[in-house]
Amino acid sequence: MLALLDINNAYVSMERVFRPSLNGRPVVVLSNNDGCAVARSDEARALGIKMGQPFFQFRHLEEDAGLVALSANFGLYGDMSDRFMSLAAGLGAEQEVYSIDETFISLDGVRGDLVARSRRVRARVLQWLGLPCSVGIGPTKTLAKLANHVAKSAERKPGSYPAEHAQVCHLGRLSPAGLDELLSATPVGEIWGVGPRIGEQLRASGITTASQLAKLDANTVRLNWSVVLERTVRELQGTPCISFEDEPAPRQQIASTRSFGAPVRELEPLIQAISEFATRAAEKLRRQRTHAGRVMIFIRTSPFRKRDAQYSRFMVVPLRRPCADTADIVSSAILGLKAIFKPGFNFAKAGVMLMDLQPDTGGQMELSLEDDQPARHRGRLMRAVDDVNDRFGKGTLRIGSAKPRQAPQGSWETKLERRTPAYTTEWAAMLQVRC
DNA sequence: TCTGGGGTCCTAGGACCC
DNA sequence: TCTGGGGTCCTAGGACCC
Repeated sequence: MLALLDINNAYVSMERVFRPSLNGRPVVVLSNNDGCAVARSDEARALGIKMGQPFFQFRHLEEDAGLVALSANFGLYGDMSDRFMSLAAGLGAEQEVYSIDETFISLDGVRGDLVARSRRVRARVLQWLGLPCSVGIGPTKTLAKLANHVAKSAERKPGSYPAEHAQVCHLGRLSPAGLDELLSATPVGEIWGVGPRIGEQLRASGITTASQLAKLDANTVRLNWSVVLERTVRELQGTPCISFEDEPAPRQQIASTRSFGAPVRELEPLIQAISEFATRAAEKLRRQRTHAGRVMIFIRTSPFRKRDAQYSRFMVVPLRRPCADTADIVSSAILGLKAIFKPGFNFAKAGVMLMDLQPDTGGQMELSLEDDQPARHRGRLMRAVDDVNDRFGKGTLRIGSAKPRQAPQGSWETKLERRTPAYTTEWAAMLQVRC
């Protein structure tokens, strides 16, 4: 058996911990640039705000309905997530951290009443962290996900499922008929792995519920759709096809991309932006002890500005040898940028991706024909830079082509006009309690 | 006026090899 | 005149996830 624990309305709930006055009010958390909704409270959902909806379309609700819209504060969310994960780990022996607000727990070997145990963990998360979460239990990941959906809906949408499943739902202890009853009440689009496209195709074939999908023949599904959907069907039938990952698989690529706060037309600010993105990506690369073989950079205009001339190009630049060196990666990225830049466009977004990742140990030995700084010296330099930046703040030491620290805010930089304080990761932002 | 960021996996088709 | 079969690797595009 597997459990899936998931924080309800994660980002909004995390903000509410530090601002209880937000309880009961419609609240959304916005993506970078205050672009669109990435988390909604139940009250915001009730106002009709959709996941991913652009902010400008519902901005009027601030005035009309008391909506509170906040800029994303990922420093806060990451820290709260760490605390949640360590409490959730108490539910079973093994943990897979699936995303910032979700974790699978293997219940193999756990004795006793799983539902009662889950309720205790849930209560602890609520009392210690102030975060509401839901627990779904099932024999496969897809069924645990579905159970989690049932647990959430039963609590928040009375009538959608029997109330006994609220907060914690254990599919493993239902009779086949009882399980099918829940699957029949679940729209096919709610199933993990069924997105908008496949959902549309399934509905067009008359398959509208999880129960109907689970009753299809898996081999037929592979022929008519794909092996991906076949796995989903088998998982719904109780056969595990998606394995439990005890430790995270090494990343295959690392990206740092941003939409700009305002359109950018010149090369110089693009160089600044790309330098910054490449620096961030190289830092991530070193943190996970890998080297990259190639650097990809892209720039593009906004597809939403229909009247603008459109331009979108990318270029892959091989590194002379795999490395995690900020200077090498930045200069390769700028080389690529200069090759694809064309004046006369309103650029809206750019990014750097690092590819062909490999462990930073056991690299190929190189016969150095030119008098290049040996790689190990560059490695020590990068460690020193990381140490300084960890201790004195991000960007204390930076590459020359990036924006000087004291320079005025560049137009390309992200807009975060509604950012909340970093309550748990900055001394100055810590809340004070008067007794 | 204003529309996020960071990932994964699968498939089809082409180039190339013996 | 008649020109195979089996395999790998790479890339682009599509679908999905949170």
